[in-house]
Amino acid sequence: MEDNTKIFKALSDLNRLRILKALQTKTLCVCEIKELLDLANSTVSQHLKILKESGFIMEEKDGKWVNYKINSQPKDQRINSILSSLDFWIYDENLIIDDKKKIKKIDRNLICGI
Amino acid sequence: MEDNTKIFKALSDLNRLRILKALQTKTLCVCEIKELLDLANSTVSQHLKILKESGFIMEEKDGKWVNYKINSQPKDQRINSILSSLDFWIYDENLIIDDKKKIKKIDRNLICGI
DNA sequence: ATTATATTTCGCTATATAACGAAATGACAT
DNA sequence: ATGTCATTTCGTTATATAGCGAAATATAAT
Repeated sequence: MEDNTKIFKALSDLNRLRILKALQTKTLCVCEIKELLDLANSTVSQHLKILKESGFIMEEKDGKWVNYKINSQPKDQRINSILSSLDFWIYDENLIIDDKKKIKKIDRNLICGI
Repeated sequence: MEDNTKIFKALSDLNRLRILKALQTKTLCVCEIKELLDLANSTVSQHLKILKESGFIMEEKDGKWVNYKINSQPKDQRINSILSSLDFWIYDENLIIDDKKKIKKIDRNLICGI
């Protein structure tokens, strides 16, 4: 039996909610998310691990990049419910609205590895 | 704007999930819940405060007792969704199944104030 | 092979949370 | 008003979590 609290713990951190909402707009790599949230790479990587292991997101290797995206086939029906109406479960607070604007301007080739 | 993480934080602790599921069966006071979870009164009181302030439960004063019950009119639609299909959102893990058996035997007048 | 870049893992620190017991509060009964 | 019992608040401690930078790993390019 999976830990009953696991999926709620995954959603208990604002930065992870921001990541989920950002991934709703488009697939992102670690350093793009680092840029968006202004956190260390290692911190972003940890958050992504938690979201992945709880079933909210999936990764796709692409050469040296690792692309993260919303999990399209979650096994857990609760996650399916949340992901399919993410705007109901996670409000578009100001920070998240700003993130959406920022995402459009982020170009992986410009910001990563400078 | 309410804190986006608040309702998920409230659900991030197994003892609080046990309380919610127990209240599904019947209204309970602090010392009944204390007996069920085997925690200190003060700890139970803290958990109830968190569940109340996030909107999941409500209290009803009855003399020296304070009865806690599932919130029948939650303002937050997310809470409404969760409460109206609580068995979907919170699995009946062994501990919770045992709790349900225990609840039936708990008599406030026998266990409180000995 | 070596270098460069993206990511992850590791060790550490700071903050948040859960738990307790003791003291304070509220409500009824005497 | 005093005592009793249920509950809450407070102060403290232990554990969990978020954050960082440095080191390790993985892949691509030279």
